[in-house]
Amino acid sequence: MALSLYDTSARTQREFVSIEPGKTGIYLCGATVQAPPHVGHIRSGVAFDVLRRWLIARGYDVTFIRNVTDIDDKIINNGKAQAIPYWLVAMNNERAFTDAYNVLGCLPPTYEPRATGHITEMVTIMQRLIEAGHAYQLNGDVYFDVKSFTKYGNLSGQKPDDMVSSADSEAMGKRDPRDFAMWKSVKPGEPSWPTPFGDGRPGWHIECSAMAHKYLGANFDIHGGGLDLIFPHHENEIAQSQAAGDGFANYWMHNAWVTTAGEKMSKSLGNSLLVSEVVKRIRPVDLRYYLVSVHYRSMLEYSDASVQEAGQAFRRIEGFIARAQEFLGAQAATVEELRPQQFDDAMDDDLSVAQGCAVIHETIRAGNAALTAQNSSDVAAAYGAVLGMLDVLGLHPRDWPKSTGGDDQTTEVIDGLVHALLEQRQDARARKDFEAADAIRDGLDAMGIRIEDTPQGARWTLEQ
RNA sequence: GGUGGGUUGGCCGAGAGGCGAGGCAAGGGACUGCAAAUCCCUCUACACCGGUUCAAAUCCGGUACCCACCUCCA
Repeated sequence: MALSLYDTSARTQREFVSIEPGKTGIYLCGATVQAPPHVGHIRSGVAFDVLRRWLIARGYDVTFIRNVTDIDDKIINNGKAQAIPYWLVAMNNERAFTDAYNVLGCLPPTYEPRATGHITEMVTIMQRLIEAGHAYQLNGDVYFDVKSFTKYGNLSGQKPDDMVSSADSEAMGKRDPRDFAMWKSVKPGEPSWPTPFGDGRPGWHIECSAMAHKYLGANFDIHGGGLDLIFPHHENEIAQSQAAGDGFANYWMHNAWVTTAGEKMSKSLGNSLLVSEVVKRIRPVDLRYYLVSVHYRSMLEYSDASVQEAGQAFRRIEGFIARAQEFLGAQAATVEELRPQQFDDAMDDDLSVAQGCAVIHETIRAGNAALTAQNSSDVAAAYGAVLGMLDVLGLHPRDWPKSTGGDDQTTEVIDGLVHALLEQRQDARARKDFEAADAIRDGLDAMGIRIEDTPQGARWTLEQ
């Protein structure tokens, strides 16, 4: 089965064929760094991280560009409100985004360009557009002439004439209310850059056209982002880039958003859903498993309870891995990570991760049974398969240090103490003093240390 | 007004004409001194009304409710 991906512009799934065999370029609209990220923002990062990992698994050399838009109205206004420069607002939030991507195990992008570093490239595009008659200057602003681009509205399926005009569309002198500003003339107290059109700053949209061109070329494979970017952001990017003569993106992919209480998660919801906060009450790996296990185009109704339930399922996976490692011993390190065909087929089908997870769980059931039967070749096969699949989802245990709550040294000390107690308990059990044995177990349990008896002796784990 | 999406069992979530994904929870069983873990079994579904078909959760028509985009948004 060949990889096929849902292409928003085609409104259907299409077989993925890269421009250059064995290589592919992805441009992901990253953050407009006006506030720290909440769970919804990071879903996008995680979804496209899985896409990237899958392309890598399929043998592609992936160039992954994720931009940072570090200049816009809100960033400037937030700076004014906090009495700090706009660039500090941008920097602080960019760091918060980086932390969030890292804590959730997203691979760092190949390159992460910032809008303000690409004014020159923006000017070039705008000049090309003006020369081609697709843009015009007006009072120091530069507008894109929507009517001059007949394909305007194709991506979002909007007919320009049916669109509700924005409130300020009666604005002075624009040729059409839908014409959008690529360049905004300088206002007092606001940052600006000198250009042939006068001092000013970029509008929204133009930075992505400029940066995608610079790092991926005039024509590249995949452009991604959240559903809500389809219009106007991506529609406008297409208009700018294609009117300027670029082929631009061959595939458009959009992730659905995260909702809370049935509504889209927005920046006004307060702090409790900031990634930095959520991660204090939920293991990051559980959050990643939760975000990853739902198809990227399905809406995700967020609640802590749902994540915890997902975490329960993930713990089953972790439990198997731990037991398999214990059982296999040194052999574990040499097991080949071979993914089941069913899993690959699911991923090839527009990244059907939910089905992939079903394969993981089925493999684990077989692995657990093999463990009970002490069948080491079957255990090894299941273990390798599970690791291979987890790797594609960015959930490989090697990337997630065990959260035992301490460093190795502390863990060693705890291990020693727990084992001393377990020996006492074993003595009590041997003389059938179950009351004493259970008292030890209950005592450990109260401290968050879970005891499981196995044929090889008792095993302890920290409650998570 | 225009456009797009959704409604699946106690819950989370796949699927997209015919063998009931998977997980969580629940109940029963095996194992265990007991527990835990594990395995086996069981239960509960496709918003509503019509239609097409030998066969519909899946296709067609309609209804209801929900959400989003068209203004900043992952």
